[in-house]
Formats: sequence, structure tokens, C-alpha cells
Amino acid sequence: MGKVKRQPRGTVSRERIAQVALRIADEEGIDALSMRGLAKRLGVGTMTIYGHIEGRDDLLDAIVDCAVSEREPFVSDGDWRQQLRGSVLVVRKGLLRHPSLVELRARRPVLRPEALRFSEHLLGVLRAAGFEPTESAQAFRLLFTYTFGYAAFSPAEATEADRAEARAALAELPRDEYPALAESLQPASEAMGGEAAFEYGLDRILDGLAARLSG
Amino acid sequence: MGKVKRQPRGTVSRERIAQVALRIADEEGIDALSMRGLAKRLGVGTMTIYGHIEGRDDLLDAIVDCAVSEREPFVSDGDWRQQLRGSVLVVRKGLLRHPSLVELRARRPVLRPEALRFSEHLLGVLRAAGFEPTESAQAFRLLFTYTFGYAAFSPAEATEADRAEARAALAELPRDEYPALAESLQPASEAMGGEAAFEYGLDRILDGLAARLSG
DNA sequence: ACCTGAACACCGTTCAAGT
DNA sequence: ACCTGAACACCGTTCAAGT
Repeated sequence: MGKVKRQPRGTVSRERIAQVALRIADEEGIDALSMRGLAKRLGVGTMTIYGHIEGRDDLLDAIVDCAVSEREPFVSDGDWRQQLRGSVLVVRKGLLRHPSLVELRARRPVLRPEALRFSEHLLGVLRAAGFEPTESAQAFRLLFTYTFGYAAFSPAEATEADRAEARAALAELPRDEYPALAESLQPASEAMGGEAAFEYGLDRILDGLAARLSG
Repeated sequence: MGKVKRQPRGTVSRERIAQVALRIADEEGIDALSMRGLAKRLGVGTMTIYGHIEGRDDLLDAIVDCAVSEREPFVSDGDWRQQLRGSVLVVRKGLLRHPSLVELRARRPVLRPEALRFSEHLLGVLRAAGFEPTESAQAFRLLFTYTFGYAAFSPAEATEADRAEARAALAELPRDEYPALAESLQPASEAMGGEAAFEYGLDRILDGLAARLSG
């Protein structure tokens, strides 16, 4: 295909490759991101990528760096609870903007320095609030797990087709064996949006942590 | 290779295929499970599988059914809090035994009737405890998200090599920029095992939910 | 009826060759 | 120095053929 003109040398760089790869991963998922497809999108030969990126694992690291680089600052105002709540919501916003971060984190631990600033910030707030080091680590894990878990396992990110499929599957269950699920199909229960449900859970977690300090 | 003897007809069935596939998925991950590799393990031609399973998606459904079928019964004794706590721990045990369930759920919603009994049970306990339908759905999502999120994102399931890599990466961070993470490298903070941390978080969530009923 | 090899369109990565 | 086509060992699935 003569359509795609070869770019002059030096046009692709680690950063540019990561940007385009991040876009593909966010839009179509990590599985749909291939070295060959990425090269085609960049207008270069497949092997050109290997001049700037060591391989698929390194490409995923580059994607994380690219996605994390545009994060908003964490919240450092207010009491410890406001800081945790605000900072968790900042990260949630980042995960909504770049859903591939969740998929990437599920595949392997993310140890990029910039990505670790979330851990550092939350741990620092918890320590300053009065939690001992061990409990701070446990509380951080709770908040981290909930934030990433919600993004990974919440049905909210599903398409309308997915939601229709879910409704159909639930409607086919025998009512007498699944009475609570049947009730949850009522409009009142479905009305709750993804953000409201996320904040409900976050507030229960913060209530539970607050009880540890005041008790 | 004449080593692998052909099995007589009818030896493979949907159940047997699912059992072997589940084993591979649990041990090596969903990505390592291939139709070709599975067929080789079963001692049949690749296309024989397609006589019993519609395709890869159907294979994953069959795996879920197989893994869920051996779950322990949920806890129905005690007050609502004991029932929630006990039932969540039953599911956590199942996820530890079959880690591929977590990977599968992360890829797409699981709508198999037996798998939905977890939702049904927890929703029923929450309704009986006095939560309204909408709040029951939110509280269930919180518990579900935490349980699956912990299995997906907790570093506990990592190998010793992974943990060493994590320690090395953390040790290389500039101490003055990551003081709280540096502190968390101390032995006292690392001593907490995966189960203790899971139950810590679960208890904070239950505290937060209890506060909603008593407040 | 049940099983399966060949073929097609993919994939990541190595290697040797092009400019 | 920088880029890349061919090749290798994979993948899921369709199709037509074997028994």
C-alpha cells in the first residue's frame, strides 16, 4: 500500500510510541495492542519499534509512564479524611481517563516511580493522621484495592450491549431461587450511577478507618 | 510423536475439557491457556475440542462453571455481620484455590447462574439486616469489589522473585521524596501476611456498614 | 456421528540484510 | 546508525475431508 508515506528518520521516539500505544490500549484494551498493529499506526516497519522499546513488557512500562505523567496533583488540604477522599478521587479520575492502567496493574505490579507517588501520598496522610506504620500499610491496601477493584470489576464501564446482556441473564434466573437479585432489577435499584456507588463505598471505608482513630 | 496414545471416542466431554482447562488457567494464567495446548494436554486433535465447546469464550464459561461447582456453602448462621464476613471469606477461599476466576471476571462480567449465588446471598443478608434495596446494591458492590480487587491487585499472590523485584525497586527510590514508602520497607510493616491484611480491610468495611444501621 | 489436518489470518521476537 | 523484510514458532477458527 503506497498510501502510508515513510516518515523521515527520528520521527518515532519512545514517547511518541508510548502515546499512540496508550491510545490503542485505552480504546481497545491491552489484548488488542500488538507490536505489528502499533507499527502500522505509526507508519513504520514493525521492527523499527524495537529500536526504541525493548519489547512488549517495556512497551507496557512506557505506557504507564505516559498515562501517569498527566495526573492531577493529589489533595493536601483539609483533614486526613478530606485528603484521602480527594486523592482517591483524583486517581479514580485518572483510571477513568486511562482504563488500560487498571488492566496493566492487574497483570503485574507497577513499580514505576511516578506511579508510586500515589502509595507514598496516601501512606503519608495515614501516618500523619495517627495510624501506626503497619496499620497505615493495611489501610492503604484497602483504599488501593477498592479504587482499582472498582475500576476493574464494576459493571459501570460496560457498554449498553453488555448491560442489556446482563439484564437478560438476570431476568432468566428462577425468581424463587434469586429473590434479592430479582428485586435489584427494579428501577429504583438500577438508578444509582457508577460514581455515586463508588463514593458510597469510599465513604463507608473512611467511616471504618475513622472509627479506628476515635475508638 | 507416537508417545501420546489416542483416546477412544467419547473420552473427552465438556466437563473433562473444562477441568483440564481450569487447571492450566489456574497454574499458568488465562493467557497461557490455548486451544492447541489444551488439546495436546487432552491427547486429542485441536479441532476435537470444538465438538464439545463452541469456542474460546464458551471455554471460559465452562471453566467458571467448573470452578464454582466446588464452592463451600455460604454462612447463614449468626447476625448479618457474621454472615457477610463468613460468606466473603468462603468466596475468598474459592478465589485462592482458583485464581483464574479473578482473571476471568476482570475480562468480562460473569453471568453464570451458580456464580450469581454469591450476589444473591449477600444481597439477601443485607436486605434482611435492614438496608434498603438501593443501599443493599451499593453495599454489595463494595464487598464484591474489595474481595475480587484484593485477589487481583494484592501483591500477596506474587512469587518470591516478584517480591524481591518490588523491594529492589522501592529501595532505589530517593528516600527524601518517598519517606512513607521507605518506612514501609521496615520489617515491622512487612510482617503482615496477605490474610491478615484482607481481614483488616474487610472489618473496616463492615464497621462502616454497621455505622449506617446504628446511626 | 465423531474426529481432525490443512489453511488462513493473526501474534512477538530473532536475525541478517538493506540504506 | 538507523531501519526493516523474512523467518520462526506460536495463536483461534473455518472448512473440507477422513473414518
